[in-house]
Order: sequence, then structure tokens, then C-alpha cells
Amino acid sequence: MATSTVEDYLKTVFSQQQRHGGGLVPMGAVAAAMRVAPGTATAMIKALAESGLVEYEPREGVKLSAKGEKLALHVVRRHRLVELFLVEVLGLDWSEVDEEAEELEHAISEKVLARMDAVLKYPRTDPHGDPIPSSQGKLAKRRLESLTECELNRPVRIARVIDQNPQFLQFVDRSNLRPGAEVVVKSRDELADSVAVKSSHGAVVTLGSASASKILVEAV
Amino acid sequence: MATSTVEDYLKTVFSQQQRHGGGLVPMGAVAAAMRVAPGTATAMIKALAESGLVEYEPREGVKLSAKGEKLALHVVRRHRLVELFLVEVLGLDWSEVDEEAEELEHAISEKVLARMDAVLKYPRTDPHGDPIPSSQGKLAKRRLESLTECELNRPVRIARVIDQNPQFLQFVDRSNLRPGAEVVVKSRDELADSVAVKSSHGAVVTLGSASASKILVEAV
DNA sequence: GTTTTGGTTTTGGCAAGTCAAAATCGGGAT
DNA sequence: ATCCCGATTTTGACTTGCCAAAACCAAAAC
Repeated sequence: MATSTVEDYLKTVFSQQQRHGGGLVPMGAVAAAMRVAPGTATAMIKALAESGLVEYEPREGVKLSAKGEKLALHVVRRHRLVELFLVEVLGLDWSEVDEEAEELEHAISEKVLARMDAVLKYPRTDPHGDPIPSSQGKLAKRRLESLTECELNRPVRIARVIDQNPQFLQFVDRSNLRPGAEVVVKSRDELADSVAVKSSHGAVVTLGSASASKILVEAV
Repeated sequence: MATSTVEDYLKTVFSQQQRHGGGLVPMGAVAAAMRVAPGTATAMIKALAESGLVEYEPREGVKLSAKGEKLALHVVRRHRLVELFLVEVLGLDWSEVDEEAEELEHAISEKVLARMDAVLKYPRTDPHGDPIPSSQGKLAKRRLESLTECELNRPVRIARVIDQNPQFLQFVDRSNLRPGAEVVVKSRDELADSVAVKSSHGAVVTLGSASASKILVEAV
């Protein structure tokens, strides 16, 4: 029953909630993320609160209700499964599938989704390393370190890249820092705000910490 | 730019145009096919005429303009390619893919469509035997006979089933009359309004001519 | 030549989403 | 204690699609 706009708002609140440390998400953040005028976000969120999908404190912010979170996770599941499908089955580039999935996620029936899941052999992460919620709406969460915090000179594997900007993803790809790649952080420079990373092919890339913090790794 | 509602109207006018022998399609037919109140259809068609997608004669009917037909064919292409993809790649049943494709056809980008086309090896017909317009918007049209008109006792191959009703398609499937099957029309009875068809496995099915006319065949 | 009739068009309204701009709030600066 | 500023909320309006029901037309029936 939920219109695709509703699904988008829920998905947005969900992801903003992670950025804002689980607390209330301010309306400004919702409006910005939805690329909508602030008044529009307020109106919509009030409507969502009305139907019990979010909890809204005027002038404070929003957070998902249990019901809203469940729905949001289903949308996220569709989104990530579609992304993986586009990469694995149709051969699209992982840097561009986020945008494509944005539309598709609202048009896919449960039946089709289930078939895609099967064809992909019930995967647990999407092409960016983001976890795919289970069909029951459970989200497995690993605690990962970013390139800005992991131990120096210790081999690690790229597990996740948290940014959907195609340009950035293409850069990550060119630099051999895509999920699955093994790398070593050689050094960090506080003053220069940089991190030097050696890829398995020997090349060293130096990243600013803003970028480095978007690349998450796990012990090898 | 065309909204998905616009695409649906164009697709509807396109298919109604074939049923109504290429002439003007009366508004009632559009409204019925779109499952919409007559006034709604009138308003929408006037808007489409305004933007040059259809030619509209008040109290007469509508037909697609060159521009509108081109767009309609692109929509039909997407629809049929998606249907085939759902059957071939995801393993859905051909009786149910029409409904599924109805949503998907509006959410698929050109890029994804092109990849699907490639994965399917540039097919020329969908699971129901309906021709898939080329990416340039050309629709190959074969002249096919239906079971109500082909020669008796001559082996023919089912080429196309013109009805998207899942129940009917399942019946066709059960009766071994799906596209590709070879059959022979054994007899017709004008008074009983029936056609007796023998499938390649020997079973004989008797159809009313309303149903028989929806099954098109070609010489073997 | 009226009348009937069936399809078509108009009219008035509604719901979803959206924006622009004015009104409002609240917490820090004065 | 007051003012100000940035972030919110309100308000008024617009656009798309849709419906119901009244008005309308044209062609066939009487």
C-alpha cells in the first residue's frame, strides 16, 4: 500500500538515522537528503507519523517506529538485491547501479524479488559491501574499521565502501580499493590529513581522511 | 519526460488501434482499457493531443501521431523484453509475466534494457509470441492465421497467443497449445461454434471459436 | 420531426506531493 | 533580559490523475 514516495522517505530516515547516531534526525537533514523544500519534508513526516511509521517530535526531529523500520528494511533489501543483480547478472558497473536501483526498487514484486534472490544464491552483501537485510527484515551488522582507524602495516581486506557517488566509486575502482581487495595502510599523517594505502599490486594511493573514512576494512 | 501514466495511455491507444482496424479508437474503448472513468480518459487524451502525441477528434476518437507511435513502440519494446527476461532468466511462468512487466516497464533505463536485450541474445518475440519492436521502433509484422481460419488437417505451429489473462494462458499451457507447439486442426463446427485441435502428443482439445481465434499459427 | 438512447464531454471536487514565502521558535550573543 | 539568526512550521497555491454526476450530442427510432 505504501506509495513509492513513502518508501523513499522511510529509506531516507533510515539511513540518516545511522549517520545521526541513532538519535532523532532533524527535518533539515530529511529535506536535504530527499532534495525537497523543508516545508515539504515536515508535511510528509507528519503524515507518516499519523500512520504510525515514524515518531515525530516537532522542532526536534524524526525516527522510525518499529513498523516503519521494518518497512524501510524491506525497501533497503529490494534496493541492494537489485544492485547486486544488475552487476552480477546484467553486467552493469557497480559505480552506477545505485541510481538504477533507485527506480527499480519500487517496481519489483515479492515474487520477482524472491527469484532474483535465488538466482544470486541468497547473497548477504551488495556490490558495495553493504549488508542485505534478510526477507524477515533482519540486518546483519558487522563492526568494521575504516582506513582511518585500522592498524598500520597489517593486511586487511576492503569490506565496504560507504558512498554511492559514481565518480568516487570509479576512483575507488581505479585505485584497486574495491570490496574484496587486500591492502595495507602504510602510514597516516595527522597534519596532512592523509592516509597512504598500498594495494596488493604494490601501488600506493594516498587518500584524504574524508575519503579514507568511507572505506571500511576487516582483518584478513 | 513522459510520465508512466502517459506511457500507459499511449500503449493502450496503440493496442486498441490494432483491434479497431487502424481507425480512430473511441474514447469509451480507451477508458475501458485503462479501467478509468470516461471523463478521465477524455481529459487525458486531450492533454496528449495538446502535446502532439495523439490526434483527437471530439466525439470521434483518437489515434497515435507519428511521435506518439514511436513512443508507444518503445514502451511495448520494454514491456515485451521484460516479459521474456522474467521467463528466461528468472524462471517465472509465462502466464503471469504480463502483470509483472506492467510495473517494471516504466522503471527500466535504456542502459538496463540494452543489457537485458544482449543477455537474451536480441530476441524477436516475447513469451506469448508477440513481436518485440526493434530499438529503432520498428515492429516486424507477420501475417498469421488463427485456429479458426487455417487449413484443416495440415500441421501448423502455434506462433502467438493474443490474450494476457493468466487463467487463459494456463489453460493454453495445460492443453499443450503454447507457442512453439505443433498441432493440427481436425475439424470445425459452425453451428457448435467450435474447433477441434490435436496436439503433437495426440490429445484433442475442443475450443470455442472465441478462444480459438486468439491462438495464431504459422505453416510448419 | 420529435424522442430516445448511448456514448462523450463538462463541471466541480478530491488526494498526493511539491514549492515559495511568511510566521514562528529556541538557543546563543549582547 | 533582549535580540537575532538559523532551523522549523504554516500558509496558500499549483500540478497530476482520478471520480461522480450533470450536460450534451448525434444518430437511430418512432
